[in-house]
Formats: sequence, structure tokens, C-alpha cells
Amino acid sequence: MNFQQLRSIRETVRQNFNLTDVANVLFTSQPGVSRQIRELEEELGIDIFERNGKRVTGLTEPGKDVMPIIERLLQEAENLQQVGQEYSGKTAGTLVIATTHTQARYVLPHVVQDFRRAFPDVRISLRQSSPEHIAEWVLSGKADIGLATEGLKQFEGLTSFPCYEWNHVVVVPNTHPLLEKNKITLEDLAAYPLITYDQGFTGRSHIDDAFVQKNIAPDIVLTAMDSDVIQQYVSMELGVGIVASMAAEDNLKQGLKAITAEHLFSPNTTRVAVRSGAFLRQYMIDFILRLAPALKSEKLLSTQHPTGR
Amino acid sequence: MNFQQLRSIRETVRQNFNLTDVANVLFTSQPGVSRQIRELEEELGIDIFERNGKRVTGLTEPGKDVMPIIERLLQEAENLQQVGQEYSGKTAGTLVIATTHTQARYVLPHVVQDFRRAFPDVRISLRQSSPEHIAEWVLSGKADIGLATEGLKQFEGLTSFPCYEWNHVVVVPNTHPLLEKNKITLEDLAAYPLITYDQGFTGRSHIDDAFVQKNIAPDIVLTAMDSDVIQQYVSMELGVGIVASMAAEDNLKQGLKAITAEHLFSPNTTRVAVRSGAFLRQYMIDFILRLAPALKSEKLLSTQHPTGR
DNA sequence: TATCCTTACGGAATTCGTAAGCATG
DNA sequence: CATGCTTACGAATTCCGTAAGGATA
Repeated sequence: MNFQQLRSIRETVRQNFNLTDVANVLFTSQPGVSRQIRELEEELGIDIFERNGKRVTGLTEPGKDVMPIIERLLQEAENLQQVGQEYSGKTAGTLVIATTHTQARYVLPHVVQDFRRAFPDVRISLRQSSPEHIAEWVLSGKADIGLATEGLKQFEGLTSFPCYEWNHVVVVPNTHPLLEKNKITLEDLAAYPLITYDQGFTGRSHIDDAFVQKNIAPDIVLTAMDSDVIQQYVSMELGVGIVASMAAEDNLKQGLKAITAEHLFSPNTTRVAVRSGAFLRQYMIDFILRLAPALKSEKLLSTQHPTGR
Repeated sequence: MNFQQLRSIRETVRQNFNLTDVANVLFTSQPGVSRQIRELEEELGIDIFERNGKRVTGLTEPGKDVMPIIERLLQEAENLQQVGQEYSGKTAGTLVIATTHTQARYVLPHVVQDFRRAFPDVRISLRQSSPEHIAEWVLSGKADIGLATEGLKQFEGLTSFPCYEWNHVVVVPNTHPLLEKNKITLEDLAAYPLITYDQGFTGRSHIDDAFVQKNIAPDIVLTAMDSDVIQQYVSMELGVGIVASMAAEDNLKQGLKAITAEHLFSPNTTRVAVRSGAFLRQYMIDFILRLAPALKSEKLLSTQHPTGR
């Protein structure tokens, strides 16, 4: 049994059972991968993969039992490397952050700036994607830290912590009639075409919830992944925008005005997630604490294996 | 990084940092071990072991962080093998049971007999030792199952379940005056020299507790690991014996009589323990369920890694 | 001086990639 | 017939044990 075999098998699942792709990802030859798999299968005395003729098509029963063990093996192997780096390289390393547009654009800049001052030798990589994708990336170890408002809580295999709370604001052109009202209602809003985030993004669920609860069917004419795009369309007078307050505070587009909507939609909590059981390097802990200052580092360490550390 | 390196390192700790011994245990050469260790240390970029001149003397700080990860890696590797065996060999395998004399002598025989009928191809190995030692053996993976009345509960890294309850009985020669009483008291007992189990064995703590609670100082003239020995000395009239009820029921020595002592000492619970996170083969589960019929197999499976199985 | 670890070296075994073969959609 | 996996083979590398060297109690 060796790690190359384990890596080949894990990657085979990740690459949807295409050994050619696996070979490319692992920078090796396709017959090599084929061999690695068969060698471990022989050693364990089981078939891990279903084969249709010569095609690898899926996991067998024993394969399904074996996969989580292999995942854990490879995670622990990575933890070992991380501990090594932690003590040797001290401050150098890589920090991969998977996050949504809103966080990357309005929240992370300050945090990253401070962090870079503290750890100038750490390379930071931002990966923008949808919340589900973020969860997957953290879970698979492709990202160290996930940051999003939706989809991270109670995700099997992830441990997440609340970072901060924020609210939605309504964004309208300078001259919009809604600016006359001194406290807008959901009914007021529903009178106009609305522009906001895509399903599953940046607190969108709380927007939907609010309307559903009052039994109002809003006319959401356009959705987008990010507030810049939404503001663009608002200024083109396609409708009234609902965006995260950070976006309006930081970067309200010229010719637009923001209207508070705290009383309309429940507040959102942005969460930071790490993979349960992952070894966290000092700078990762530091970064997370910058994101969630209320968090105690002991709580963070409990993420890691109970007997570890 | 490879498993031989990991094995060398784990074994180095187990063998008290004597690389020569490690080489013998791992059936390899001493320079080989030396190399394995240094290779991993170089790869990780840290020193795992303290060295005094050329002697390996202990773990460094990073070494202490790294050890639990290595332990988990090797445990998962073993789990992988076990899953393989489970699906391939079906019923064949080995079952190592670490237990005390009392269990091995009076409890296990029936269980083992039934078990052998169900799994004739499983080799059973009984290892007798002290409770602390039993815990260690299970923890280190040298034994699959631990069975004892003391020292298994709440042992870090072990998961244990209650098997059955039993009481102590007093054992005296045929003609002993205690046989006249129709309900003996602790005071009655304390009037005679006593013979019972060693500290830390077979419910001995409950015996001590009972006397302490009544503020009586019993005259324990002789202690032994097993009931056979105790009975031997009782029949030589060296004193009054206190043994596990199973011993008296099953194998009361000629010329001795047993007196119930349920009302004197609190009942004892024998527990069965497995290593937390260990993959349990079907026959191991079966064996444990024979020991603890009240246990549900779902509860047992939760021993294993949350995401596993 | 006996124990214990490291270094050096050479043979053996393993590993891996290329090329060819074969099955399948 | 293109895609995808297996088999075959030879070269390169890695691995490992023996032997010698050096340090320490």
C-alpha cells in the first residue's frame, strides 16, 4: 500500500472514473494509474471499481466502504505536511480562499491587506465561485478556507463559524419615488421590478423568505451573482436593486441611492468554513480570527482531530 | 512519504527510542530504520526526534504534534486492510482478545465456544494481562478487543460498552464459623484475614470502597491476580477469600463454600473495549455482541469514524 | 569497551513511461 | 474509429542490507 495508489484512487472518483484524466491531473501516465489501482485492489483482495468491459464506471460496494478511509488517509498525510511546514518554513506557505464575489470584493480586501502585512511570505489565492462549489472545494482540500453567507452551515465534513452580520439595502436611481417614503415596506418594493442576487447567493434566501412570509409575489426581473452587475442594471432603470449593505457602503455607483432595509429582511450571517479534521497552520488560524474576531482560537483548534494537537 | 517511514517512527516511540529494537520488531536492518526516519524528517523539514549526540532520546515539539497524525495514518491503513479482508476472505481472520484471568477463565470459554462454531476460520488469540495493559494493547492495535472489569471506562481513545454485571462472593473452608451467620456483614469479614484480587483487578476497587465507606480497615493478608490462586490459599486456611461470583459458580474448589456478598459490595460491570475509529470486521462485531447481548450493533458501528461506513 | 547510531556502497527489486494491443460505444 | 483501458518490456530509479566508522555511557 502506498500513497500514490491512494491518490490515484481518490482522483479516479473525482475525475468521474476517467483514468486518462486522472493521469493528467496527477502528472503521470495512464497505464501507471491503471496499475496503481489494480495493485491496491489486489493487495486488499477486493475490487474497488466497477468495470464495464475495459471501462471503469463506478464504485463497487467494498469501494464505497473503502473510499472514506482513503480520503482520511490522504487528509492526514496532508496534515503531516502542514505540520512540517508550520515548524520549518515558519511563515511561508499558501492560503487558498474559496469565496463569493461579495466577500471577495467588499470584505476580504481589508482583511487580506492586514494579513499580508503580518505574513508577507504567504501566497494568497482567491477562488470565486458559488456557495455549493465553495463547500466542495474546502471539503476536497482544494481550498483551505471557505467564506460565504449561504450553504456552509451544517455541511457534512465542514466546520464553520459565524464571521459577522450584515443586512440588505435597497438601491435605486437618484430620482426614484421610493426615496420619498421614510420607511419602505415589502409591499412598496413589490410594486417595482426587482433586481437581486441569484438563488443561493449572498443572503438571497432571506429575501425570498421575507416575501413568502407576507404572501407577496415579488417581480424579480433579473438576478446576478454580484452587486456590481446588479447596480449596473439598476442605474439603467431596469428595476430596484437589493444588495448587501457592504456593497452600498463601499462602492455605491454614481447616480444611485441606498435605502435601508434592515426592517424588511432578516440579517445575514457570513460564515467561514474549514474542513473538519484539517490541520490549520498558524497563519490560517490568524486569517480566520481576522474574519471572525469574536472567535476564540481554542474553538478553532477543536476543529482538528480530538487527539491531535 | 511512505508507510514504512511512518511505521518506523511509530515503532521508535513504542520501543523507547531504541532504533536497534525497532529494526528487530519491523524485521529490517537498523540502518534502514535510521534512514526511514531521516527521510521523513527531511521531507517534512522538521526533526521529529531529539538526539543526544548519536542517540535518539525523545520526541521534539514538532514530533509531539506529528505523532498523533502518524498514529491515525497507520490506523486508517490498517482499517483499509480490514475492509479488504472483510470483503474478500469473508470469514477468515484473526481475533486478538486482551483480557484478565477472570474473564478468560470463567466468562470467555462459553462465548469462545459459540463463536468458533459460527466462525470456524477465525483464529482466536487470548492475551492475559492487567487492565492497564489491556487498554494499552487495544489502543496500540495489538489487540482487537479488550475485556475487563476495571480500567477500560473513559480511557482516552477507547470506546467501551458494558457486558454484564456480577457480584463478589465470600469463599471459606467448609467448617468456617462465618457459615453460621445467615447474613454476614463487613464487620464480620474484617474479623478475619482476607485474601482477594490485586489492586486494579477484577472489581477490587469496589471491595476497597465498601470498607473505606464503613471506615473499616480490613486485614488483607494476600492478594493475587486470579481466583484459582485465591481459592488455593483459602483452602490452606490462610484467610477468607473474596472472589468474583463466576469463579465460585463455575469452579468452587473442593472443601470450600461460597457465601453471598451482594449486599456488601457494589456490583461490578465488566466492559468490552475497542479502539475508537477502528474498523470492526463482522466477526468482531459478532463476538462483541455475544459478550454484550444488550448492545445494539448500530451503537457499535458508531465507534468507527463518523463518516466511515 | 559495549551499545547505538550514521555513512558508504553495491546489488536487487521496484517503479514508471513508452509502445503496442484490444474492447467498446 | 475514436476513446479508454490493459499488457509488455526495458530503462531508471529507488530501496535495502552489509560493512565500516564514530560517538557515548
